Amino acid sequence: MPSPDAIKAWARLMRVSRQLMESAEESLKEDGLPPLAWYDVLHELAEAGEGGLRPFQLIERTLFAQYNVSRLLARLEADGLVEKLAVADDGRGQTVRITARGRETRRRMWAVYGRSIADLVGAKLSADELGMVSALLGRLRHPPAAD
Amino acid sequence: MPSPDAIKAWARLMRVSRQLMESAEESLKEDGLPPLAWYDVLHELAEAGEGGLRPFQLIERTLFAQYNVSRLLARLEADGLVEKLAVADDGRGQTVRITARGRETRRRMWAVYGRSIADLVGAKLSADELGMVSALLGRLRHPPAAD
DNA sequence: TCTACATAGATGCAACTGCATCAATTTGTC
DNA sequence: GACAAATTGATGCAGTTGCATCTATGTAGA
Repeated sequence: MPSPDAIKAWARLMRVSRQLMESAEESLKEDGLPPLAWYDVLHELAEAGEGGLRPFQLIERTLFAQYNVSRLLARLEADGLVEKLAVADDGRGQTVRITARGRETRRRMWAVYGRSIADLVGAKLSADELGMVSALLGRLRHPPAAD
Repeated sequence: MPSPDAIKAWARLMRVSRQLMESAEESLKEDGLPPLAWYDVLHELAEAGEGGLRPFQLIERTLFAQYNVSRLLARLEADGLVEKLAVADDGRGQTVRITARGRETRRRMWAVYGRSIADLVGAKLSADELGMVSALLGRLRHPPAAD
């Protein structure tokens, strides 16, 4: 039902993304660093700054499942990488803020993760080709984006 | 350390592939069908024909971890979708062959999975663009391939 | 205000994954 | 042939994920 072209593109997408992700994950593990999911959260929180983020905002940004974020934050808090603050105008919620220790961990993770990205993607394609990949994949998003 | 272009392409690759995979997985679940991993194995076994495949060959083809394949095959066997045969010239090993029931399940999965691929990828990009995606992603593989 | 409903986040339980290791067999070397 | 090393596949255990559900708080309508 899908064209052979579509099947091939799909297969490549699934295989290559899994392979690259596992490779990056492995590099982090070799250096005794936490998994990629932790980086995603620390990254979002670092960008958010002192104001922090509500868990549901993290869910929107990372696309992780709600229960996953809930437990991931519990682990990050247990490791002292983030702190949870009650939020004034909503008794249900909380604000999550990255700690100094969290920023330090993120920095050390980026040293390894960034190198993986550079090696696995940056070194394999030209700037033009990288732009083309971004643009094409952007059109597969939901909702699609062309930038 | 990686260029902004590389970071963006990486981020798109990770997000889009996860999003599409989850979408396809969800469609299967909605129809009461097994997860994608089952399809991958049934697909390889169907292509292999009557001769079947050794588990380690499945590992090479699917890139799943050894323990994962071992347990996945146990579940497939429990469901009667594959059968395990002792192999004559290697007392350690076994040959795994797809059953008629397995072929039927694969067929029903493809009806849903194929539609996902057509909708999520085939309908979003032209044939040329699909070819470009395949070619670019192929260069990210290890080892790289240009086809 | 009282009630129904929506939203934020946590959690018990079952299934699955990753890791390390195991047993069984084969292969290579002397 | 005997023994070390490699290969094939399975499995115990701990950690994680997915699902469903729960509690607590907020919002809207009569």
